[in-house]
Order: sequence, then structure tokens, then C-alpha cells
Amino acid sequence: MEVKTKQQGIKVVADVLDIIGGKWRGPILSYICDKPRRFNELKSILGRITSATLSKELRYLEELRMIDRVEIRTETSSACEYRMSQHGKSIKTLIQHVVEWGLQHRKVVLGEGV
Amino acid sequence: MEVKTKQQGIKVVADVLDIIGGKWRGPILSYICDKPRRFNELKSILGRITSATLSKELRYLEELRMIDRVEIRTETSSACEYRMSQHGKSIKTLIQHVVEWGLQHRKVVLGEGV
DNA sequence: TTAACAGGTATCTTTTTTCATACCTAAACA
DNA sequence: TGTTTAGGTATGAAAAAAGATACCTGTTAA
Repeated sequence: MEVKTKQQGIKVVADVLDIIGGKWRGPILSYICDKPRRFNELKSILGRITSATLSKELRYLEELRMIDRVEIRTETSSACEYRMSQHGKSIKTLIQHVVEWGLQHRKVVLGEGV
Repeated sequence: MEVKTKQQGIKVVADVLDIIGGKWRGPILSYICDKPRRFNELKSILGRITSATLSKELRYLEELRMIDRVEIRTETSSACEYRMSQHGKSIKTLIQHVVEWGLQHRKVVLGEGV
């Protein structure tokens, strides 16, 4: 599969933005990329997100096959963790590119005057 | 400047998503990246965008120093073009990374079943 | 002098996202 | 047996983004 038309390229960009865009998906993925996270852990790192929103976003990322919801059972506790899926891990490099460009952008747009 | 904390990295990601995210900014940048474009040209390629929205998005991208609004005067006409700024051009590589990852993603998430 | 085109602005409505608040369930604990 | 912890759901309000529609301004073209 390859980019055949400009129009198709645009649609691919839209696909990706649907995954990492919005107010919370980028941050959620970044944190889970870092290491597996529990629901309440994410909730407290993200700060102002509500349970309802976090729950919805996690289910959506799972549906997109970016993350896995893994139930963890020991003798004394049952919990669950969210982890990057096999495929999801591949977005880490892209996020790194985003961060690198973002830092350049800050230099240019903010750096000169600040 | 470098990424010092996870928190800072997240903010950089949010900065970048503010530029290429949303319904229209990614597509608008992609088209202008390709070559300089006129207002009505963009409007017709983008399809369902309204003048008000296009105008607002272009002004915002200009404010972010991603694009330049260039007035073009010849003897017979006066028009204007939107072009990538010097800095804006640097996002082309990032958009290419996005497209590349997006194509992989399609293979994994859609490709197996479609 | 009037119409047409390019490049918009102004208002208001609709849709989509996010938030606030309250509540629920199962397991472990004391 | 009652409370705490983890991981949520339900409902409605508020805010943000996008759209529809009408209108404005300065050329050029007939």
C-alpha cells in the first residue's frame, strides 16, 4: 500500500490525527507508552480528566487496537493495566518525531521573543 | 532546549497537535505544503469548509508563523497566496512521518480484515 | 454602470467534546 | 458487617468547534 493521490494522503493524516489528536489521546498514549498504567494512575497523572472521559478514551484506543486492557490477578488482588499493544508500540517513534519538531517549533516561535 | 520531564514532553505534543490537529489544519497545511494556494483554491479543494472557517484557520496558522499570506500584484490583477513560511516548511517531514505510520496502521488495523 | 469574481466578515444554529456530579459493583480489609 | 479501594457508568450542563446563510469590499471585464 502506498500514497497514490494527495487526497489519499490527507485521509491517512486524518486517520492518525484521530488517534493522537483531541485533548487527551496524545497524553494518554504518551503515558502508556512509557510503561503500563492503571486506570486511577492515569487519572491522577492526567490531572483534570474525568472518569467518564478517561474510560471513553481508553475504550476507543482499545478498539483501535492501540492499547490492551490486561487483567492482573494475584492471590490477594485483582486489578487491570493498560498497555501498548504490539502494534501500538510502533507509534512511539512517531511521538518522538512530534516532540522533536515541537521543540524546534518552540525555538522558532517562542524562543526568539521569550 | 531538550525534553526534561515527561510533563514537558506532553505539553510539546499538545503544542504540535494544536497546529496539525482539528478537522482542517492538517489538510490545509498539507495542501499549502504542496504548493502555494489561493483562498478560493483551498476552499474548493477542501470541499465542505466554509469561508468563515477557512479564514479563521488561515489567520491562526499565520499567527503561529506556519504560513505567510503574500499579496501578489501584477498590472492586471491583485490577488493573494498562502505559502509555507520558512519555518513552516520544516513540518513537511513530520507530515511524511505521520503518513508513513498511518499507512502501517491501516495495514494492521484494516488490512487484515479488509 | 453594472455585473462578476476574489477574498473575505457577521450572526446565529447545530454538533461534538468535555466536565460536574452522583451513583454502581466487586473484591479485600478490619 | 461495614468500610475502603479500584474501576468504572449515567445523566445533564457547559463549552468549543464547525456549519449555514447572508452580506460586504475592492478590483477587473463587458
